[in-house]
Amino acid sequence: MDALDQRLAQSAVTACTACFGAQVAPEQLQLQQTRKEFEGERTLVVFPLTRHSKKSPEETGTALGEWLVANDELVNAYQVVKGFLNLTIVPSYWTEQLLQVHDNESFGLQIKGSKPKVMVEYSSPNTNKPLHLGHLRNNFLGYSVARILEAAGHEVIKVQIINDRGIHICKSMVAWQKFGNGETPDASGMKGDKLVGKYYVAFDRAYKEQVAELVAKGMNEKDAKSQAPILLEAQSLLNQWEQGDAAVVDLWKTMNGWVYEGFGATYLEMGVDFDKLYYESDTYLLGKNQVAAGLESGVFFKKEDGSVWIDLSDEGLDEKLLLRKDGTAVYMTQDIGTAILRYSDFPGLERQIYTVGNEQEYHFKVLFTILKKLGVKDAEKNYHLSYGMVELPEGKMKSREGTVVDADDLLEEMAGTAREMATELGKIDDLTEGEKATLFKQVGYGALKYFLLKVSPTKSMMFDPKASIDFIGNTGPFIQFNYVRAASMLAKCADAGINTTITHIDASVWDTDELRLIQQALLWPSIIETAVEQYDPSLVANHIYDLTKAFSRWYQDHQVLGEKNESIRDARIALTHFIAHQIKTAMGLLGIEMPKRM
RNA sequence: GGUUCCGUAGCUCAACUGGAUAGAGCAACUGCCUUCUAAGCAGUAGGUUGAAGGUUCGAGUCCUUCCGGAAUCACCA
Repeated sequence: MDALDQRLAQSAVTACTACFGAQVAPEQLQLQQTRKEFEGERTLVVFPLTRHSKKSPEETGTALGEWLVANDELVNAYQVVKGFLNLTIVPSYWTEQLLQVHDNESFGLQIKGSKPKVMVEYSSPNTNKPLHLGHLRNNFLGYSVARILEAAGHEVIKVQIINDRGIHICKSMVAWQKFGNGETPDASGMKGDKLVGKYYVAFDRAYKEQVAELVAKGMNEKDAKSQAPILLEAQSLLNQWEQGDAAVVDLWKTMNGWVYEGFGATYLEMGVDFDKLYYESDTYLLGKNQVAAGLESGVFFKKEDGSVWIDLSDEGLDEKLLLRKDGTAVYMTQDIGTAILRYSDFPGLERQIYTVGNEQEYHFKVLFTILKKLGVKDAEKNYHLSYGMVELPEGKMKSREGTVVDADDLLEEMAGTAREMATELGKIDDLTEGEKATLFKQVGYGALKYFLLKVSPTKSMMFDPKASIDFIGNTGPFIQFNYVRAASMLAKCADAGINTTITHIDASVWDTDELRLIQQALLWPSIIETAVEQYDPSLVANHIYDLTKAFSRWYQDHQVLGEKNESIRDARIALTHFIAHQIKTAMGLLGIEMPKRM
């Protein structure tokens, strides 16, 4: 609810008292934008008020409308359609609003640090496989939510936890030892994460062969799977790693180093970054103290075999293991420890937001409940930013079936498509190769980011690799294109010697489309507010598309440079400024850059 | 089987959290570049919101029961 709505709600409350002698709380009033097929800008839904007025919806609306026009100078006219009271606001109101904010690039944004410190975790890959399409959705989503929280005034710490430890990385290590012949990223020219991924696949192949062999020799499948020699080797590597065997730790460091270098290159392309990295190898032993403390306070209990559990049946959840009978930690133990560590790493941290796929909803429900039971302050404010899978036409991505969409490949393809498209249109032939390369990435990656972010996070979404991502219609490039047009038009005005700093706007120049466009753009602060509340960048994406679409329509039949009437021209310059700023800001919150030309 | 989520135009997605005649894009068809960038604009066509009940002034949205799909219910991470 913006300032205007609040003002109108107040007036309506007074009107209810004046007309019907009824006390109505402002929250009970429903104000909304008037649908475009009706006259007016704001609509008061009068159905809920009929029990106060004891009159029909039409009579109620008419009475309130009469009163508002007579007593609120912002209300110009009214119209009652069924149970809806449509109010027309005086044009000077919109004009003043526009004049105030049109040149303010941070319109709708709050001062950084005016809201509590929060942490956003995203990405958090395993170090045995390269990043894929699912990671792209995760990273763009997490990064965008972080940007949006920042825009709303929060101090945001972006982190990821890197799963660098465990049997999975040992598998790659074994395979590299056996089949690698000392291959390195430098020597082979292969990206580090790809190289390690290659040996992970090699492991899997060798493992399957061995299992098949054992089965052929008469062993049952279950035993074969647990006794294949190469798996035993990997397990022995894990043991040696845990005991700190120098050679093993060394190899582990080397191979993880390759992966980090590869990931780093991909993050750079993606345009995401992190303020702090957590490594599972540092944190996997954490949490045991918390378990001990919880045992003491009676939050947890110990079974006869020595394993430690928590009973969450009073919360509608099950019993959950926290420590194995041999005293070793599980995933949950580690997450408890890491969560608590982060509170102490960042004093004043209000909450943590975990960008993790929806298959882990149960895990996070349990984690937050445990934190609450352990007495962590504001534990219930933590949030699992859960998102749906990116599905392919043939179903889920499966590395074994080779249907994984590799992040690097997809990014490259997007830039390539942008190149083809731009070359065909031939509008940027005079740019240098370097400028072109930047442009193709801005446009191509913009298309990809917008594609992944315009969908509500909670929903699973479809990606068809054969039908490449669009650059036309409801897409990132469409929005970029309109920004470029607007910016270019403003530049031409300046070149023509027109003063583009607007200090006065005549309220009588607008047509109804323009008034509507101004109102739509003025919604921006409330869009950010809702996007923050719901951790949902798609609201930003959809708003800015709708606004851009409306702008594009307006652009088509409103001249600026050629407009002889200076009052009209200046008003249009201010409007264009306002919308261009907003497009740039909103797209920035999605991690999408604006090109200068396209 | 228990729990959670989902089902909207041929396809991909919206719908201000219960409001008015359910909207965009893609694909198809028609027009519009001598005019600030046509990656654009205007138009045509496309819907029993999975089904059936219920709640109320009013339901894509809420409740119930079905049908169909996904995830989860590990001493994996």
